[in-house]
Amino acid sequence: MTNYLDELNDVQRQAVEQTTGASLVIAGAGSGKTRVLTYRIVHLLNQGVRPSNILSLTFTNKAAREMKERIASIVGEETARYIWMGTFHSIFAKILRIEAEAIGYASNFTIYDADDSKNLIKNIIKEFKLDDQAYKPNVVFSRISQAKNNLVTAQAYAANPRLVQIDKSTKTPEIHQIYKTYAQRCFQSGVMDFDDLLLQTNILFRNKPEILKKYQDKFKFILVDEYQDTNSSQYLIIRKLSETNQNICVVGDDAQSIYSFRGAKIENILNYQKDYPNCHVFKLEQNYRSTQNIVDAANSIIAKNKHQIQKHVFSENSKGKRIKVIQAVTDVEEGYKVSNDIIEKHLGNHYDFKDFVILYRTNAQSRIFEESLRKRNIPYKIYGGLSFYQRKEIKDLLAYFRFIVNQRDSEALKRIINYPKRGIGVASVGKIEQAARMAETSMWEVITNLASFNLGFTARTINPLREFVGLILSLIREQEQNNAYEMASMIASKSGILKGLYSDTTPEGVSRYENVQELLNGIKEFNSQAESRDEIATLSLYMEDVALLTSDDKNDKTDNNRVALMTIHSAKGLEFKNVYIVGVEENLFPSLRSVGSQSEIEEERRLFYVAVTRAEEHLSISFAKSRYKWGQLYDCAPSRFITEIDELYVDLPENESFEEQKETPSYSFNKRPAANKKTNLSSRRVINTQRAQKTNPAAASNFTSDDPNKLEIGMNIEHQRFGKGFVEDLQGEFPNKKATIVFEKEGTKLLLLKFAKLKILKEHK
DNA sequence: AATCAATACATTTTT
DNA sequence: TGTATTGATT
Repeated sequence: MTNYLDELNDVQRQAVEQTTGASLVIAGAGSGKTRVLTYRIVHLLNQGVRPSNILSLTFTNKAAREMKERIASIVGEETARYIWMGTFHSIFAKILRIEAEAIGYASNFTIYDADDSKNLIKNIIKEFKLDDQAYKPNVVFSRISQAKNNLVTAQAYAANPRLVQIDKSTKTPEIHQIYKTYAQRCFQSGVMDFDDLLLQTNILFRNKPEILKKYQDKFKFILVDEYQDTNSSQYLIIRKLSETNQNICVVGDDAQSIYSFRGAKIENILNYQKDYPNCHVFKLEQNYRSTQNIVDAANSIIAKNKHQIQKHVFSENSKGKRIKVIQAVTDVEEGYKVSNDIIEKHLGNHYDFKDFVILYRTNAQSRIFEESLRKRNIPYKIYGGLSFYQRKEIKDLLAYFRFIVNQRDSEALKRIINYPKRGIGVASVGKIEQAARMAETSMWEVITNLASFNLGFTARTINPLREFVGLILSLIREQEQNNAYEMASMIASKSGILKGLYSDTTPEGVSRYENVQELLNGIKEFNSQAESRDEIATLSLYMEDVALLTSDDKNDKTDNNRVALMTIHSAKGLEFKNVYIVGVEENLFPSLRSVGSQSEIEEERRLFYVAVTRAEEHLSISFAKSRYKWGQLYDCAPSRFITEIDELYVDLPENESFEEQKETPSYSFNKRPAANKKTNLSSRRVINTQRAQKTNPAAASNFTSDDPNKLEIGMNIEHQRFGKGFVEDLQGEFPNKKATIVFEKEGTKLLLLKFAKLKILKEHK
């Protein structure tokens, strides 16, 4: 056994050794929090605590997996296996499956992701014939989600005057009805959404004291990571579970609370000492990750926030370089400059590509960096974004899996009933759905008993339906003798999905086919892992986890020496030698939606703090003075956050006046005249000359050559002459193919229109 | 019912 | 920029 206690500083060691009672570990950025958590669990095990009596909750699956691996490397796989370690969602999904009956669910419930939920809500809105201008599925969904996270059920919602009043004032008084119907439908479908996993756990614990007691006794030691980002629902689960033993250790940093949009309550950590008056408090203040300059700069930023637990994070590492601020004229130039800088450091300082990360506020910003990195042949990997499991082809296949596991899952059924195309159109599906609703049964009941429902279908509809039912029934039967992988590949081929994708030879089609193969490979691995433990892994077992996985949970065996691109949110907990925070502009970071409210600005500032503290050695911050977004060019001003850093730690570009912006952040967005769609040309319309000709003859006559490679295009944006563009990269044959078009103004490349569609060339000399 | 083109619409962050 | 939806056509 290693002398792991020697690897800890005084406070860390105290936090590890204080295993009983309530503990609060305030862990500054880079202060070795994961190490403390890991060793604390190891310490518990060394003291003879059984692994199955330890519950350790993390924020992501990845964090759980990594911690488990570290623990396994110290105490051995056999012991580590039995620790209950995972995200709130995955742990309580597991418990809910075990106890499903107690709250009227079947244990094979499937899980709706946000898209499924929104679809269902959209249908309900339509069904109720509500004004879809007032009732946006997104908004309704987030109201319901908020309610659930605050443990407000549909009944409680309708009975709550405050909530009803809010809905009245936003002209959406029927939300409580939608909520009620939504909850009913989910229940009837044998389905839970993300928030249900926590809400239903609370309901379970409230309604079934004997079950609560069972878990209170079981989980003698509870550890919670990232406590500052827990919501009320999670908070109450923890509270209840720890009631008997009171051995609860939470770790977090109020300065890094960045998930309030998801219902996280920073108060949970701020009030911990009130909740557990006898708790021990440990403050980890020494940062081992970053240079002094970076730590000091980060401190000077977070000092601007009012509400926080006092602490002094310091570093004894080398002093380090000052923060570099990179300014660019356009977003494209920003991409150029950042990749140049990466190349320079890679060649000059011999950093590996994996030592770099580009951090942005929104996923939409990734594209431009992707392009500039690709042009320079820099290997990169985008994390997050459109998750693997959110891709259409993956969701389609998973919908089959879900439906095989749970035939009441109506969102899954609707996805697959006519995919691949088998001649069952929306009209028929609508009839089936309505019949199911009238009979208060599932759509599956209806299509398996077509004779008892008079839907007026002709053979043209009945036959494909019969075939579909036959397919599903045979697959359900196959489940008994086949493991997850065998089932999955059987489904992929028997359904015709694989064939359909294989015959699609477009680049997109090829990539879809590959994605499906990758999913199948993942399942194969899932199976062989289970086999190595002498278990048989069924499809339904696989489905228990998959809904809760995100793309970076899927292990990637490709070359990992790549520059990382991700949002700041997903960078939490990570560290890199060289960090680029990009797009640090007013209205982007801090985001436009947050600039009005003090508390939201503070959250953005914490987000900036998180970004800064990812850096070990070099930190660069960049902004562009103009940016192309939503198909339009906007002027941008550098973010207030840049000037908030104490100037001791930053090198500002000389020719930029930051003082001016300090007083009046430029909101040039609104100054521009609203675009008139009839006469002005957005980027896309300019290129479609056929259309341009109709709406704006002047634009069409701007085409000056019939040689596509020398094509010059003039462009107007909002009445302003924007400059000349030329075709840089033409893909496929002309006309009707796609091209990259570059616009220049006074010699600088201003804007790149990728894959614009060139239709009809109207030449004009 | 399927297909295609036009257009409407949305962009904060994620388990 | 890209996806979802609508509408027209076959």
